[in-house]
Amino acid sequence: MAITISDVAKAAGVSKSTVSKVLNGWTTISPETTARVNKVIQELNFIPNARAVSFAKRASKNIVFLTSLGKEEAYKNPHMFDIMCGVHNELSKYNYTVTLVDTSKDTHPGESVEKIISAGSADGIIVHGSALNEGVAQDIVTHSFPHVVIGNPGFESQLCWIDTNNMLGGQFAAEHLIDCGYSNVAFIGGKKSDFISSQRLKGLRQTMLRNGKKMNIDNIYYTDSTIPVVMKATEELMSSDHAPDAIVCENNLIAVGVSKEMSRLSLVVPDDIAFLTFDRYPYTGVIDPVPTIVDIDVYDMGIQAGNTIQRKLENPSLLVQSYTTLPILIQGNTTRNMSS
Amino acid sequence: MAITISDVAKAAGVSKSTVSKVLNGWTTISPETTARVNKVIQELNFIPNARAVSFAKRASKNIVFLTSLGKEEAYKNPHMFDIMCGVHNELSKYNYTVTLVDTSKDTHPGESVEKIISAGSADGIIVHGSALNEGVAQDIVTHSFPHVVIGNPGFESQLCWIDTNNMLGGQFAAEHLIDCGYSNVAFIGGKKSDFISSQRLKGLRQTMLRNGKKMNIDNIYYTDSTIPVVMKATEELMSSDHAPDAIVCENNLIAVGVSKEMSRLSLVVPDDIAFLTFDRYPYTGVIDPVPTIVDIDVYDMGIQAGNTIQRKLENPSLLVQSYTTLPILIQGNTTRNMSS
DNA sequence: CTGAAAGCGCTTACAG
DNA sequence: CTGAAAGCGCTTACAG
Repeated sequence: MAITISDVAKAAGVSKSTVSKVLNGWTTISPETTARVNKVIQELNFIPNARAVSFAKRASKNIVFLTSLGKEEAYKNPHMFDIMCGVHNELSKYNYTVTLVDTSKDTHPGESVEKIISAGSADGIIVHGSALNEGVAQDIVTHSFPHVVIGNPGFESQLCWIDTNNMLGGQFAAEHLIDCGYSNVAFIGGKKSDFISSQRLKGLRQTMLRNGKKMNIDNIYYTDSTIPVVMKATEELMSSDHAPDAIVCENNLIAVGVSKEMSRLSLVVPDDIAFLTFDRYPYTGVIDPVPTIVDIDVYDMGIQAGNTIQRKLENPSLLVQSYTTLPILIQGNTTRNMSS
Repeated sequence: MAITISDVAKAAGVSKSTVSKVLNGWTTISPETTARVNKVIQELNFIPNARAVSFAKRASKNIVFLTSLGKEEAYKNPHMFDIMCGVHNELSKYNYTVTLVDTSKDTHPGESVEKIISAGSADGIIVHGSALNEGVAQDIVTHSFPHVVIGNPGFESQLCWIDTNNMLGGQFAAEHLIDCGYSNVAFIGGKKSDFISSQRLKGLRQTMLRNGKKMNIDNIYYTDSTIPVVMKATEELMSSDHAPDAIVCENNLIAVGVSKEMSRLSLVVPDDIAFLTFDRYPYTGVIDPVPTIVDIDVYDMGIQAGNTIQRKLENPSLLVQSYTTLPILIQGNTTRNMSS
């Protein structure tokens, strides 16, 4: 029923080999033959059977996006989809297909990866941080399976990974605030033990210090990122004798709390007090005023991951250990706009 | 290098056919042989080559999730990922793999689908509303390709689709408000021409009317769903002589505007005025107070889509034209809580 | 209950 | 520049 390479060969008066070569862009076929075969392909609307091609070429032209997926994933982690979009977009350029694989039901660490590698169902794998553990890392490394991990693994390994530089994010925040003329900057962070939060704070403090605007230790708060707690912290901060002229919020939820407290205190943003936050979320636009953001371009991280794995597949000797993307600043209405 | 069915056959002292039959659960193989073969499979850690299996079985065990994906997709449509998670979760139970395909770069409507069908790269397809057009519908129908569309197609076709009942959503909203004792209900909607918005309004009005609480026509607003416009509408509404005791917001952005205006007017929710909104988004929890919601369980729609296509694949004679999911009410703090 | 053999639809050395 | 043939690793009638 479906038309095959033999049909094309017959219609074009050549062998199957020749059709295959045309299909695969071999340069050893004469222009005339190539044209004739292509014409027949067009006419018959021939599209090679993907399963046969994979089988014969011993390659699937497929990349697995390995992640941990649960019922509430879309609400808990809106960034994941954005990363996926980037990965997909980049890989589709090179005719790779991307398949989602969930590790949350693995009965032992690495189960899914082992299956993928042994079954040969993918040529490479992109591992989202949520799916990474030492079992997975082990499997990937021992099989030298083409991969890219999204997010610093956080343990010793020979994995290839992509991440953003959070300390630099803190630095960007500081530089922007200094450029805008703020000098007494406060920080409201997540838990003190949170790695990303502490990296951001570190970059912020170092940069402020380097610019002669040492942060007051009492202007640094650690919270559980819940709105009431953040509002309380903000109130305390604003009524102290070391009240800041700008607040750096470590995440969007904190920014929501700060924004709320400001309106409760009838403080005008950014005239009375400025703030900025890290990361853009689907709800960032709902915060009032729309905040200035130091963003991680997670879509771009997806693009980079896709691009890296594609290059590795094309050139297996390519050695990339890690790739770090730069944060970007998105000017909002919660800090003075210097360009206007 | 990789171990094959021949290795297993040799090690178990049987033929390849027998190993294959064990692998595929044929009941014609003696328990003893089955056990012996399985033991060898275990020992050798044999996993069949997925590409060879697909090829031989003429089936990919893969379902394509067809959608339109752009750079800002994750921000514009947070629901899409939730649907995908549902689809993936359900299909993985039946050992189907799910592959993302983006139609946004198609040069003519249906290009991607045609490729999928001709190349045989998937056994079936789930079409997200954003990727549906008459070209796609045409291709699917003429090839009788197994499919499920998410969202009512909105045009005549023989497609199989899944959607939610938005009129019923409006009815649920009305019933909840009546149960809570509200009687003068207002509606702030999206554009008058928006199908979903008008369906919700229709269900709301009919139900209010049926309960003897006819809605005042002046309490029905159509907006562009931007916060300032919604705030203005809310102010007008609240200062009129027909001020409502409850407002139904057609979407989350409208709820944000209403919530803001209430706090500006120093009205206490839900004591002075109640409101509720449709749909849960990642940022719903950020609205203050946390709103009561009439939600579409899009994750469940994904599950249903996955389940339906799986059943169709297993039993091609199964005819399902459409499947409608019920909205659910999530009690928040913007309407009186009747259960407490 | 088991196995030999053909076949799935391509690709790719190899020969010419 | 082109083609015949082997092969990719399984599955599945069919015969026994």
